[in-house]
Amino acid sequence: MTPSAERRRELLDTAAEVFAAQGYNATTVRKIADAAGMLAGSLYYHFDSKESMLDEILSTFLGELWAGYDAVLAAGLGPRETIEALVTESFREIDRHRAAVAIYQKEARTLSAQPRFHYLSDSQVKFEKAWLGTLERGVAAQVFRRDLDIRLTYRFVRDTVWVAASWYRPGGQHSPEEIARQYLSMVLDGIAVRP
Amino acid sequence: MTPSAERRRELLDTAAEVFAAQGYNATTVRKIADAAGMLAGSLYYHFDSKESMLDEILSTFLGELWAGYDAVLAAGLGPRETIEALVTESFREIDRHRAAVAIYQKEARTLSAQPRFHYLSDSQVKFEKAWLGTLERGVAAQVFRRDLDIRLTYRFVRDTVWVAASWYRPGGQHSPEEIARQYLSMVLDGIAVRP
DNA sequence: TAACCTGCCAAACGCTTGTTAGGGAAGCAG
DNA sequence: CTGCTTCCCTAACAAGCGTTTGGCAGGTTA
Repeated sequence: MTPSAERRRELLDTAAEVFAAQGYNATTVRKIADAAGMLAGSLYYHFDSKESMLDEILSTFLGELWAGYDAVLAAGLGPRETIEALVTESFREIDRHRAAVAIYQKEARTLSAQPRFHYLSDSQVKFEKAWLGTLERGVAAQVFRRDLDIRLTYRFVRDTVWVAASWYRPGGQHSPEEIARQYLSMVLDGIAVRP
Repeated sequence: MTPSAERRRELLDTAAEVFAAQGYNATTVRKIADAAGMLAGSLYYHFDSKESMLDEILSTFLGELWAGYDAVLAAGLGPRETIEALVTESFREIDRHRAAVAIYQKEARTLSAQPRFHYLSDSQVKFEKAWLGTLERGVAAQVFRRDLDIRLTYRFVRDTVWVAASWYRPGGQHSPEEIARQYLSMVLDGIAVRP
């Protein structure tokens, strides 16, 4: 990686942290510059605008996310194993891109209205196709219960996985894999003791 | 209700909708005024500041939420029935205060740092005590599995319930009670078919 | 040494923000 | 009719916003 590309990534990382902590709109370029140890105007040597920083943060994250997801989906696993792999992969992404995930969670809905961020909508459609398709496959294969509303289940599963970014801290008590294991155990088998 | 109090509530409702749709910081008082059919300055006849609108929206919501929760907690139900009642009550609150819940979700973490909004932290502590306590009671009574990390379970349950505010639309396909039923079925019994 | 590129600073720009001050129309009270 | 209150408008304010411009130190190239 060239030194300038390295510096760029460094600045984007600090920007992502500030965006995640304060929200995109509440974050001023002066705050980002403070956190990076420079003045506001100096950021414009590296980036076109505040918005393009956000853009680069989100698109980089989504790129890596889909690399992982596509690998899982191409592996030809059964429905239950696919769900397990997707959840585990998701928590790994949260571990690696905590700030980006938190930003995505908070801002995606508003941003996707803008043409520049329309790829967020595309990603969400693809996302829904992957998860909902797997759940449907599981119901057809009698691996998942058929008496549950599948769209509702999808929403619950999706949301819980990703909101974890709001409380997860890398290097904490639980590894991403351990969190995935616990979460899968709850969603797949329930928290109630079986009679 | 006096006519002026009525008008006040009306304005707060439209403000809450705009806050929920665009985020608090991205919402200008001019946008709120537009939605209310008046000019920006005119809002200050009714309210001290933009912040005090937010304050009143959130504290009103939390007041009603805790009225419902306290009733449930005082009913002396068993652990499983308490969880069921709390979840159902939560979805009812989402039905009645969708905008306020969405705002709370997005802004609570940042706001609770301000002294003015410290009651958000208090509420969160009380909230955790109620849910975590009930889960612990259930584990002790062998109603809930003891092999799951209870704090992790609490976070998952809490998050999934409240993020529902981001996609729920009143008057939609599912009633709050139906959503609660489906959600409880998933969390308590799991989505996997039992062998 | 001379020319050049890189990475930042200093200072300002036009614009939007939340908020305020004064006024005026409508309705009700005396 | 007169005076008062309610509710909004007009017009402006200072502060803060994202962004631009010009320059300057230090290392690299020739």
